[in-house]
This record gives sequence, C-alpha cells and structure tokens, in this order.
Amino acid sequence: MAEPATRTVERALQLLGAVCEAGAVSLADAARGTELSASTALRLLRTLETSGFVRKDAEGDYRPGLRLVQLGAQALSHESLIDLALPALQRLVDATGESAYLSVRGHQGTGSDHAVYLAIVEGTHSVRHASWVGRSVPLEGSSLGVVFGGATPESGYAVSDRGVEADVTGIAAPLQHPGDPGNGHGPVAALSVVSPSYRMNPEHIARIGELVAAEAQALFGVKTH
Amino acid sequence: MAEPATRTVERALQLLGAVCEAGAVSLADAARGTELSASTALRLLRTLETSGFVRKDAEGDYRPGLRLVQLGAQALSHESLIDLALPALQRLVDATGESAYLSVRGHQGTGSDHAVYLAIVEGTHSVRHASWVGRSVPLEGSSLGVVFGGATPESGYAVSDRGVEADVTGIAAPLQHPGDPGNGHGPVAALSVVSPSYRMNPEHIARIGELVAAEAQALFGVKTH
DNA sequence: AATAAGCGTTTCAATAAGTGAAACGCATAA
DNA sequence: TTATGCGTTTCACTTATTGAAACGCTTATT
Repeated sequence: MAEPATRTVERALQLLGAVCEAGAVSLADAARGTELSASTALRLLRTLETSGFVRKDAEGDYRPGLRLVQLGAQALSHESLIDLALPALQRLVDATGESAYLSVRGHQGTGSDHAVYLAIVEGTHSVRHASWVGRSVPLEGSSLGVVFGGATPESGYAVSDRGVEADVTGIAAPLQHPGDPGNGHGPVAALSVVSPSYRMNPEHIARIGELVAAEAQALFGVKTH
Repeated sequence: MAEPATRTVERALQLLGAVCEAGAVSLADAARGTELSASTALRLLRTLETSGFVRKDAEGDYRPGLRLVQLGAQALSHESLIDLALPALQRLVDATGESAYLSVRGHQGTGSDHAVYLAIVEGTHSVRHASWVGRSVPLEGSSLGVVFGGATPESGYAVSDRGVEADVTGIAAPLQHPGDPGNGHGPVAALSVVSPSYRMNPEHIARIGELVAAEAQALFGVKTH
C-alpha cells in the first residue's frame, strides 16, 4: 500500500488547513506556512475560493469559507454518535460539575497522534476546564492517550493527573463495542471528564472514573449507526 | 479575470461535497455523481482520505472525515458573528415564539443563489419552523432573497408570505455596516424569523418585522472582527 | 526624496503529474 | 452458467501544474 495521493490536491487541502488554523491569513503567510511558491499558493487558493471553501475578506486576507462551514456542520449532524453521547455528557456534568468531552482519535496523517473534541458540555464550577468543539489535542501523556492506545486499565477508565498541563486532571473511558476491542487499532471514541487538579483527590477521581466508565459502557449497548 | 482554477482540486472538492451531501456513498456512486471516471474518483478520494477529509466506514463507503468536522467547527468558532448574533436570535424567539435564524449568502459558484443558516434558535411553539445549521436554502422568492438582493424596503425588513413553501412566512432584515450598504454586492448576512403562515396576520408580521429590523440594526453598531 | 523590502499578480517554458480506457478478480444477480 | 457491477491496478498519452522571473504597487527605511 504505497501512497497514491495527488500532490495538487494534497497541497490545496494543506492550504485549507492553514487558512482555518490561522482564521485569517495573507497569501504570503499561507505560502510560507505550507512551503509553496507564491504563485502556486495563489492559484490553489483561488480554486478553493471559487468553490467556496475559502473567501477573501475586506482586507484581502483568506478566511474559511461558507462551503466548509456548511459541509462541516452537515458532517457533524450526520454523526449520530454525538447525539447519543450528549445526554451522557450532560449526566456527567450534573454529577460532577466538571467539563465533559466526547472525543475521537484524529487524523493520524502527519506528526503525532491527536484527538479531536466532537462534543462538549461545560462544567458548572466557575473555575473549570474549557475548550471547544473541533479542537485537536495531543494524545501524549493524557488520559485519552492511554485509552486510545488500548491500554485502559481493568477499572475501565484511565487517569492522567497533571500529565499534559501542570494543573489539569483528565479521566477518560473508551467507547467501543463490547466484542470489538481487539480490532487492531483501539477504540474510536472516548468520553472524558477534565478538571482543575487542585479540586481532585483519590476518592473524587475514583468516583468520577466509575461514572465515566459506566456512561461509556452504557452508551455502547447501543449501535452507532 | 478568466477562471484560474486547477481542475484536479476542483474535482476533489466536488467529490468531497458529494460525500458530505450523501452522508455515506460508494465509490461508484461518487464517481457517477461527479461524472468522473472510477479510477480518477478513486485516486482523489484516497487523497482526501489520507488527509482525513473523508474516511471509509466498515462497509467500505466513504463518509465525511474528522478533519472536515474539525475545520468546519473551527471555522464556525472563528466566526464571531455567530456569537454576536445568538443573543439577538434568542431575544427574537423570546418575543415571538417563532424560530429565528442567522444566515449568510452562500457560495455563488455554480447554479442559483443560496443562503446558509449559520445559527438557529428554535421557536417555542410546538408547531414551528425547523431547520439545521449548515442548511443551504434557495433565495428565490424568499424574504432572504429580497434582503440579499439589496431590495429591503424602507421599513427595514422584508416579508415573504408563502413564497417558498405554501405554508411558511419569512421575515428578514439585513445585517450590514451602517455606511457600508452600497458596497456593490448587498449585505453579507441577515436575521430572519420564520413561522407557519396560519399563525400570522398583518399586525403580527409588522410587529415581528420591526423586532427583527431593530435587532439587526442594533447588532451592527458593533464591529464584526 | 530616494531606496529598499514586501506584497499580490501575471507570464511562460519545462516537465512533472493527472488522466481514463482497458483489463483483472471478485462478488452477487439472473 | 452467464452476466452485471463493483473496487482496483496498470500504463501510454499528454494535459495541466509548476516555480523562477519580472512587474507594479504600497509601505518601511535611509
């Protein structure tokens, strides 16, 4: 299985990514960020523009286009997993007051592994972990990393106390079909609760861990699609 | 200004759109839907796949990928317009009980003009107009069509009574910077309230119209970015 | 003022890269 | 058995992409 990829398209998608990450970017910056020559970047961005995937704002900078928003929103709504998971996230928040996340393992293309938040219910404490849908977070050293690595302890949940950031505790549980686990590449999604570490202690962690694991297991008595 | 567009990329984006609209689609269907040869479609879909824009599900069908969801969500969150508009939409719903929408003029690429819903607050009546974020609606004959056409009456709002669908009334007002209007290509966004026609009468329409126009004007005392 | 730096843009020859008809194996339908 | 349709691979043809260079232009720098 070689890499049958068309360079032109890859470059265009790379540009699209660059535009989205920056929010707004000039042609020159986009070209630099993707290591393309200015003329190539211009041509590709124009193609993306005529297709509505990017647009030029008043200052001439490139921004994410409507088509992208539309397709992304469509894709999200097709993902019934989110609908299924939201009530569970809400219950976790109700029970713990901490922010709860649904994430999937993201795009193992270039670079290290990441997870993407697909759904979020924010905690009720005024000091709480906050993030956003679509955010990409590194797996390394996080509880999600353990879960997506297929190394979830028998307890059913993984904990990362101050693993990624110095003051954050994450507790995650895998979402997978009961008979499915050894399918080669770990679970496809996970639930997690993330909170400021100072508020946690072993009992709290154990309690929340069991809640997360229970919700995760309950969720996959149901079919995804 | 000719059409400086790279065919390969255009085709790939077309394919991406086809996959998203279908939700899940086989290679052959995707190829037919875009009028590409099977081999070309396969090659491009693979490129989209390695970039995470589409993925293959268990049955081998192509589905929207995580990267797309991620970028779409990012794009949405960069659009501060949405954050600004949500409170206004909520107020409209509170005052009228009908569903309220923030939309932008979409992608004037191929075909007729459309608008895309960027944000929605659903009405409180049990019989109400319902739609979804990312939905693309035709402008023709709708109140949004009037507004985006730059033909908003002096009243500040446009009404379309049973224009698009036989039982739906839409009331829309343009979002634009005060001094900006004649910029050549009409407003970029609009607020609208949409409701079942049987519940409307001239007084209702006038009252809602004034509310929508007022919210729209209030919104653009503020800068977008 | 004069100069330099950086931007978006266009042009164009070189060739790298995408193309699609055809053929294959494998399913499932007739 | 035969036929249809799928996903896939191969390959010769050449089309379509590429990037250096050059151009106006605006904005810093001297």
